[in-house]
Amino acid sequence: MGISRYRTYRQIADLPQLVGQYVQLRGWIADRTDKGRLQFLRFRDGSGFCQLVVFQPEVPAEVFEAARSVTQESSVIVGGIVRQDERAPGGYELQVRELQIMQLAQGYPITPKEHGVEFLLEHRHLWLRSPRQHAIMRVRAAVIRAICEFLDSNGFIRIDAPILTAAACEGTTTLFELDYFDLGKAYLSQSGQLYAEAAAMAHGRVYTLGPTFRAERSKTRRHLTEFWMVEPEAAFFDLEDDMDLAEDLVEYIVQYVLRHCERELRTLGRDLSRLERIRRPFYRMTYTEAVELIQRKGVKLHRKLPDGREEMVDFPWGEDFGAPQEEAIMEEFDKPCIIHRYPAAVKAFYMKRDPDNPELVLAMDMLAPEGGGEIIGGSQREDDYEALLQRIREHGLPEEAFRWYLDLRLYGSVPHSGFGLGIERTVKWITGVQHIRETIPFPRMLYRLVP
RNA sequence: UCCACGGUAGCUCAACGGUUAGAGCACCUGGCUGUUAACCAGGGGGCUGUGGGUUCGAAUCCCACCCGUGGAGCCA
Repeated sequence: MGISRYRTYRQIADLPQLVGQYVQLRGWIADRTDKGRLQFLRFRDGSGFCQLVVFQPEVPAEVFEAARSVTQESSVIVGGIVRQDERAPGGYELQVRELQIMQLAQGYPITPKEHGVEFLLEHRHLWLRSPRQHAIMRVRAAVIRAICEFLDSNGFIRIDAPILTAAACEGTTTLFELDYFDLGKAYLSQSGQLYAEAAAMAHGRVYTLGPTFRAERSKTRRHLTEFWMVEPEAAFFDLEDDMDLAEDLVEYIVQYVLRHCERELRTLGRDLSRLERIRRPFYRMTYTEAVELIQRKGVKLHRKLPDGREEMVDFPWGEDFGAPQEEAIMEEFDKPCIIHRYPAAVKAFYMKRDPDNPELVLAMDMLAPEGGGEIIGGSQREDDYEALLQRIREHGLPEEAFRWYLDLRLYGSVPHSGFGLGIERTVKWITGVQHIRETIPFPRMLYRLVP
């Protein structure tokens, strides 16, 4: 693809093909430094970053003066000759001949120096312009593109689930509540899965992609109150198929990002060899095997006693894994690991029991290496009407709200499976950033709703 | 929600209960033909989060509140 027919202008991304030519660019001054008669302006136009060089004898006095007076983040129209030069960051620079200031910015708060987290989050609307944030958002876009490309080309139909819902998908987690006209309370969706299951009975293979909400008062570098999830759901898939699909999808995402975002990953200082290694097959183990591994490694469980004191105990079979256990498991692996067949007691009501052991459900989680944590949670779904009804009652869920969901087991019920992949956690793992708040344009967290 | 830590210049941080609360960066002025977080010289910049208390004297000690950070639990 070349330059489009739109009345857009040449972009920094096009510079390698325009060496020696006169071009006009529109964008912003990211930073500047001057050496008397020679000035260097770091310039960005959205497509990337490049250096502008303004040398006094080569430009009219008013152009040199404009370059001298331009401030950080002022918007400009600039024209000049494209040059390839090893000394230029990125390899290309513009030898400026004309410079016109569109708007002179005053007192831009974010400098190229160090800033604290709080300050940067207060200025998220401006922070997005910084090279690192720019790179992360491009990787995020590539991750979503890879997901859609992979699923669309493998027979999955995108079906969008509602965001306003009448009841919980999983009774355990907290929901954001709001008033819905005369119908009482509505809730922001915490998962599109139940709707994906209905759609899978219509289309066979489907996926939902969109924001989900959890009103958990969790405060860690892995949590947002609003995050995006892709949830594939496929009729006739059993747990094995589900795990295969999860592996294929994650391999595709990582290799796609490597192919399309190498520059961004380098900007982020990511070790590319660690990502190149992400090829099938990944690792798999049962929950029971994982518990044995944890016990062998001597990782204890931090437990709170009724009187408020805390104690450290050997990890017992039947407990769900916390962050310390997941980290201990993933110390052993350089590729993602799927853990499957969890105790039914710690998992959601809709998961199918393991026919070989009724204490277990056919669930699976995928953990990413290098501190990536849990990026996928999925299962084969309960497809028997009576069994599902019993689970709903055991969990104390409002039966009426799940009427339509139970219907799916009355009219041509089939085995089916699916999973949810957290977009932000995946971006966090692939980019190697330390905190999930940098993987979404405007993070929503326990103590952050603005900007 | 629980545990720990923090709030001082626009930003990042110093300052034993004791002169007029300092430094680097940013900003402004001047100098420099290759800067990569340039460098050199000069300049302006403060209700020490809020309220109360202890004291001859509080940024510093005590109490409450507000705001934030890291982690736990829960989860993707």
